[in-house]
Amino acid sequence: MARTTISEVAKAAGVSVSTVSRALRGLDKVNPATRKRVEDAAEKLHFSFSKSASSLASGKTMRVGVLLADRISGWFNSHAFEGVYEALSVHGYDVIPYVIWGQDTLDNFFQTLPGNQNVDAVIVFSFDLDDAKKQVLKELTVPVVGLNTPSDDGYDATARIDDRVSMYAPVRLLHSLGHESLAYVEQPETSPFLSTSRIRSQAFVSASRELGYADDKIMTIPAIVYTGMRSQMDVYSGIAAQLVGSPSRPTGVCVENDKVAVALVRELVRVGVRIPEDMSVIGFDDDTRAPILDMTTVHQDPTELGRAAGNKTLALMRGERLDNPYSVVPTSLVLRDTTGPAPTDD
Amino acid sequence: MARTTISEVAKAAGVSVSTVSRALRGLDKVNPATRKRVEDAAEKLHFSFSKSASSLASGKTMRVGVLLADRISGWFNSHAFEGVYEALSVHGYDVIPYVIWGQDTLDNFFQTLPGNQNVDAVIVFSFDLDDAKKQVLKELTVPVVGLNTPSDDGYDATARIDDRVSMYAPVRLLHSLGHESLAYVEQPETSPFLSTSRIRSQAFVSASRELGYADDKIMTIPAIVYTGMRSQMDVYSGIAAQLVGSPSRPTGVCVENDKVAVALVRELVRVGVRIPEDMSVIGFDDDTRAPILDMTTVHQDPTELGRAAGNKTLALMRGERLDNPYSVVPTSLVLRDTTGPAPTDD
DNA sequence: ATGAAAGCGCTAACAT
DNA sequence: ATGTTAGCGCTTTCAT
Repeated sequence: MARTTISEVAKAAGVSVSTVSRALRGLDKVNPATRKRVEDAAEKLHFSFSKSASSLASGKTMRVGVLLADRISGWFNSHAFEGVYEALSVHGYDVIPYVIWGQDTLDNFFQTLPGNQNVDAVIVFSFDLDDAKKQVLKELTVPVVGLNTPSDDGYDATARIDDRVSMYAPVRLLHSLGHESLAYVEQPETSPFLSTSRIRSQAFVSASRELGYADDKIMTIPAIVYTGMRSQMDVYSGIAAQLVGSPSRPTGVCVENDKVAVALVRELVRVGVRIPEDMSVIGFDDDTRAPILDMTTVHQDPTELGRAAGNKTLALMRGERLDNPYSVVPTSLVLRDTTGPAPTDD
Repeated sequence: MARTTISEVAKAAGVSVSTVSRALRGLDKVNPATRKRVEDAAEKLHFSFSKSASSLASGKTMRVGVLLADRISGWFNSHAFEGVYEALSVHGYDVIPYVIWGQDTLDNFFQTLPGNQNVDAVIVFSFDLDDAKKQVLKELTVPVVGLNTPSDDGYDATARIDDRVSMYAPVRLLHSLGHESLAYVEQPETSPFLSTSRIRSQAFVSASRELGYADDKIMTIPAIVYTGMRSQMDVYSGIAAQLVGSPSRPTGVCVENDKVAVALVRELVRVGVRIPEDMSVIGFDDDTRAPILDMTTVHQDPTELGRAAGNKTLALMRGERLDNPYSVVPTSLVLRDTTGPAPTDD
């Protein structure tokens, strides 16, 4: 199918190129008969618009970029991306992922995308951006919307869950179940740009304090970067060891996300810890893994978040003013079988 | 950051636009001193190329489209997409997903993408395309590569697993474990374009026959489209009922993929079937769910498949001739805890 | 090594 | 309702 241009269609239909343009884009002020002739000619010649040419001439690219702080195959990202796609693709937009692996890809992104209308908008997923980058985003002439960004600052709109509030529910549950010593486990290896890690662990600590836990009853296992040396399993057995061996003997554990929680529960069970009799574990996400282990977790819906972000983006690209640009999607605690009353001392 | 154009940079650097173009693209025949001046000017003005303008002038879009028969959030698709992205993004290509939901999106895709160089290549995931569509693909002037397509026909290159061969391993295992009656479960609700469903179930049947099973010892539970009325759980309890209630009393079950296998195992356990004492179950994929249930399954690596497809695409776009355009990535049977010897009759 | 000029295939006034 | 015209911001011969 050799590239057919609009002028060939015009010739075939016996009209001018502008008429072809109008007819094919469904604009008004085109005689129905003419339109029909044009459409037939286009069909016969297998014509389709060159997006580049349209973009160049119109100034709209019909593309939106999605900035990811982490792999697109992860549960959250793939679903959120899908939500964005659902909202935008039906309106003819291409949705292009840009995965940021490290400082170089970040710099590269900020260098090549911004200036010249290369996208009509950018959506930023769960990013922890420093002020310099935020400044760059602010200076972009296209809408910038955030999805689960740590704050609304610097974004024309955001859709997010409240990580802080969301972490209170599981801590409150553990407290009401009588657990006297708590622990929080961060995802072992994580992207430097991911914002959730930091926020959730901070929220865990403040929630615990507010509920009256002394600092020596609040343990945190941070996201040490295990430098590839150790296998996945070693990582989790290390965490399990810290949990079991800690002088504070935590019996209630919150985990940054279900992926890590599931691996941890399996490891704990392997070394003889009974869940929930000896230890209660609560995840975060309610991803596909959580129900398999009947794990208590905090439910969130990334697809919905993606749709929300996509729709806001759409409105912004149309020049509309949003009456509620910064929206928060609620999460909910899902009670399942990895939580129970604190073990009684013998 | 207002759009800066190449001519503004030219002016600022005191050179012509063509020199700017050469300098910034790292072409040869540019005086180092001149290049430096141009780069400085570009930097100061926050210049970046307009992709649309570059595309239009050069004829290369630096974009490749990925055709998906199903949601991008699924385990296979998200990982395969990631593999493609890894291979192509480092070379400056944008990777754009196109999800095909139904006949209309399919038609729309084939209508808007093809003709005018809107992408430099297209990669097709697990698609069952009719001859007409294949013909359209063939007529595309850009490379078309398949990833887990049912055949190599119509593609300039493909990377895939051999679904047929892959299905033989689990059937052989069940046979060697003494199971005398087998069953195969297709994914309940599936896309009409997904090719794997059909192929795997056919392979299951022929593998079983070759191993000597009579047709009344080979049961297949097809992908009936449960029309939204029933809940997910009802679907699986229906399947479990068919399995348990069948006159052929199958004790060895192969399932189209782990997602379905996991749900099925849980349902079977719920109704009192012991796995693997009463029934052996084998999945397909070895996705994130399989290890959680210690499920025996057929392992495949979609990310690797994606990388392979991406690299072939890259070579093709460069005009290179592949010496091995159609490659098959092996799968492997992973033995875990959902399989065991056939139950002895009492 | 650098510049001039001719498009790439469209859209968007502006005419008519 | 339709045609004319002037770009959009680049790349690419072709000169020099």
